[in-house]
Amino acid sequence: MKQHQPPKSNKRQDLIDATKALLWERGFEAMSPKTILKQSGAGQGSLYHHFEGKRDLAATALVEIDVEMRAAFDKNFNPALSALQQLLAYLETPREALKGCRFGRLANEQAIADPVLNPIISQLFTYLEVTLTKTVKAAQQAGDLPKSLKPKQTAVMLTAIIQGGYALSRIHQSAEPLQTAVEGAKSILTELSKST
Amino acid sequence: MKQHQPPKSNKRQDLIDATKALLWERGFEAMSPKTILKQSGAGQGSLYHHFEGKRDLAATALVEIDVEMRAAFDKNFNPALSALQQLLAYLETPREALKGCRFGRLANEQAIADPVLNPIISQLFTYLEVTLTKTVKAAQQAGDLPKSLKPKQTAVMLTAIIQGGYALSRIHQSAEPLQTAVEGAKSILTELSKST
DNA sequence: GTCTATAGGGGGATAGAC
DNA sequence: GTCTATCCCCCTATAGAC
Repeated sequence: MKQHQPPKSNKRQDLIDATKALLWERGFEAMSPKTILKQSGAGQGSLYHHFEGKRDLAATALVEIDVEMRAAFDKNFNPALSALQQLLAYLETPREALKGCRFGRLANEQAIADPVLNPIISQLFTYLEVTLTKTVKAAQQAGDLPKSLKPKQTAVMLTAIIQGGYALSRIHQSAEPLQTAVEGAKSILTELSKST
Repeated sequence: MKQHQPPKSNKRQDLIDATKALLWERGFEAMSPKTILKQSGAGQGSLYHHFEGKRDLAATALVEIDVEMRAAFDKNFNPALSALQQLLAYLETPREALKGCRFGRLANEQAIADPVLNPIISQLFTYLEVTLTKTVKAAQQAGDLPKSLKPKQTAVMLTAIIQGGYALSRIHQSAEPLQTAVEGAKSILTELSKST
C-alpha cells in the first residue's frame, strides 16, 4: 500500500497543465519545451523523466482536453429540450473566438498528420458529428426540420460553421465573425422549422 | 528606355513562386528561408537583395496569391445566372481539401496578427463577405431566398462553412468532410428556396 | 524525482567576394 | 544581382549530479 495518498508529485501534472494552456495559446509547433518548463516551474529532468518528449507530453495533455471538451459538449443535449432546441443550444455555446477551438486550431499544423496525435483529435470530431447527426434525425422525426435534409450533411455543416467561424474571427482579429456565423446558422434552422 | 525587355532577372520571381507554394504547403512559420532557397534555386544573397527578409517576401507572395484568389472567386458570379445559382456555383468551386485554403490556413499562426501580413489576408475575406452579402440580397429580391434571413449573417455563415470544411478535412485527413459540408449548405439553400 | 549543464541541429540574417 | 561563408540564437533532447 505504498501510494495511499496520491503521490502529490505535482510536477507531472504541472507540466500537463502548462502544456494544455500552451497548446491552446500557441499550438503544437510553436510551443517549445523551454516555455513549458518556464510556465510549469519544472526543470528539464522532470519533463523527460515523466514523458518521452514534447510529443508524448502533448498527447497526454490532448487526452485531458478531450475529456473536458466532451463533457462541455454533452451539456448541450439536455433531454428536457426538443432536438431542435438542443441544436440551437449547441450553436449558442459560449466560445473564445479569438483563441480558437482547442482542437480545431491544430488542423493546419504538421502535427495533425502525426499517427499518435491525429486519432486523439479526429475521434473527438467524429463524436461531435455522430451526436449531431442523431440530433438532426430526432428533430426531423419531431417534425421540426424538413426530411429532405441529409442528417450527416447537416451535422458536418454545423460543425464546419463553428470551425470556420473561429478561423474568420482569428483572421479579422475580432469576436464578431464567429458570432455572426452562428447567428446565421440559428436563423436558418429556425426558418427551416417554420416550413416543415 | 533601359528596361525595354522586362529585366528577366528570374531569381526574384523564382523566390516569390517558391514562397507561394511553401505558404500553401507549410504555412508561414514552418516555411524556412533555407527551404525557399533550395526550392527556388536562389542563394541567400538574392533573397536579401530583393527583399528585407522572410516576412517581406511572404507579404509579396501573399499579394500575388490574393490577386489569383479574387480572380478565381469572381468567376463564380456569372451574370447570366440567377443570384441563387451564383451562390451554388460558389459552393461547388473545386477545392484542394487536404491542402486547405491558401489564406485561411494561416488563421491560427502568430503571423495572422502581424500588422503587415494581416491586412492582406483579412481584406480578401472582407471582399468575399461583401460580395456574398450582395448576392444573398439579390437572391432574396428575386424571391429565391426568404427575406427573414439577414444577408450578412448568411454570407459569413457560407464563408465559415468553406473554412470549417477545410479544417475538418485536414483533421480527418480526408477530402470528404469539406464535400459533405458543402453538400449540406447546398441542400439548405435549395430547401429554403422552395419555401419562399 | 528533480535539477543544471551541455550538445547537436536548424532558424533567420549579415558580410563580403565575384 | 548573385553567390558562399559565417554568426547568433533558440529548439529539442541527453548526461549526470543531487
